[in-house]
Amino acid sequence: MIRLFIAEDQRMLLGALGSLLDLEEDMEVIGQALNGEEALASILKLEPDVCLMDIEMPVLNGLEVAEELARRSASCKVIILTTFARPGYFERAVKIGVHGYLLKDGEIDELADAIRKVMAGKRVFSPELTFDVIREENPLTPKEQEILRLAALGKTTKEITSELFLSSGTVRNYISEIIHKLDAKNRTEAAAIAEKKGWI
Amino acid sequence: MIRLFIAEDQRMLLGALGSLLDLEEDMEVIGQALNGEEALASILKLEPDVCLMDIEMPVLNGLEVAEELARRSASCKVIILTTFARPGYFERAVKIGVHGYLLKDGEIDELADAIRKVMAGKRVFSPELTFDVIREENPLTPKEQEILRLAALGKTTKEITSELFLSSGTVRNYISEIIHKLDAKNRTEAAAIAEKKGWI
DNA sequence: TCAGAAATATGACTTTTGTCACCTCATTTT
DNA sequence: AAAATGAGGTGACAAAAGTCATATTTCTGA
Repeated sequence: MIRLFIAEDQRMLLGALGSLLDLEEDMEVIGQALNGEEALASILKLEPDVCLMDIEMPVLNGLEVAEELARRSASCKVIILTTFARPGYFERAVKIGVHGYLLKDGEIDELADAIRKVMAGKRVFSPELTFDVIREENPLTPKEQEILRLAALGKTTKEITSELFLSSGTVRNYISEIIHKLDAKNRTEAAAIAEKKGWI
Repeated sequence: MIRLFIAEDQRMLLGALGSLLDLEEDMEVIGQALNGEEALASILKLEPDVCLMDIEMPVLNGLEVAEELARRSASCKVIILTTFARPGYFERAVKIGVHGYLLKDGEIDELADAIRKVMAGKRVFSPELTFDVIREENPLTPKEQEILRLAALGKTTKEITSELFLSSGTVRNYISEIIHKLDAKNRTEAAAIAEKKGWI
């Protein structure tokens, strides 16, 4: 019997996946969570065999949970299940060493198979991810990401200045560099590009 | 037997909902679609009793499909099923006269009940929507929305000018007005606000 | 048909952005 | 210890963005 845990913040999908996987002969859903914090706590306590993990969840995101599980060398195998084929996410997931990375755009039938494969020690990745532009690395440094995140919210140079304790010249230099790296025309376009790629 | 149609662009959720609802004694899923165009065509052909409709789908979005069904006075009752509690969406859905508006954040068990209620002639709305800030109207005119959509992509005033055949002064006036209406500091913040509210 | 909205445009002006060359001061590398 | 690296900073300049008062031109309802 494969003991499953599911962490997913969209209640309806969580419920649906739970019910369906529970119908499989060889699987049992032993726990569910709607956010990363709950998920982390429950997984450490319940020690499931496999955990399906969404990325974009409140409090702690799925990658952060996976990271923490790895740090504590938990035995639970993690399969990331997300809507987004964002380069940044996939890159990070691979670095963390997750056992699977599937897109919610895949067939539901493939999910049970993937879980069995992972239990058998294999790793499974959505074919969409294996080749493709998806493997682009995030060209922004952490500082640049932080600045662009603020700029994306419409904060002015001056506001960014006082949040990060930098001079306005420095902030403008950073933004100029970001614009170059992303091949954008201005901070707004840079933000749109980075958001689409999952880089901020 | 309630004959159901489901339109949802996230394949996994589509599959999961389909399987689960098909298990209900009194329901039968007679068709599914991954985008609005397919959905519209199939619904007109199959004439289901109730149709579950996601909003954000490729080609035609769910609200557009619902609008077209209403225009052709199709008998199919529409239940909008979406992630987003965006004021603009809900407002539009009510105007179109849909029979239900549920959030994907609701329990899956409520879904089958909602479908039965709609079949019985009732209308069902997620409780989250009934009160709340959700009812804020979109303060932007269609032209303003169009301009802000372009600005949100990082297009410059000059680029917007040549896409919409307006003078640069006019575009700047529009943006100035948008910034006022949304109580923002600049076009980027205006875009962030409008995106969050579902206004563009 | 006439008054009043909309939609579009101008121009003058201030502020904010973006660019670039160059500077300072620690921390590493070699 | 000298050189390289990297985070942070200056200042000057041009280009873009934002503000506002004031047109002009359609439309449109009474």
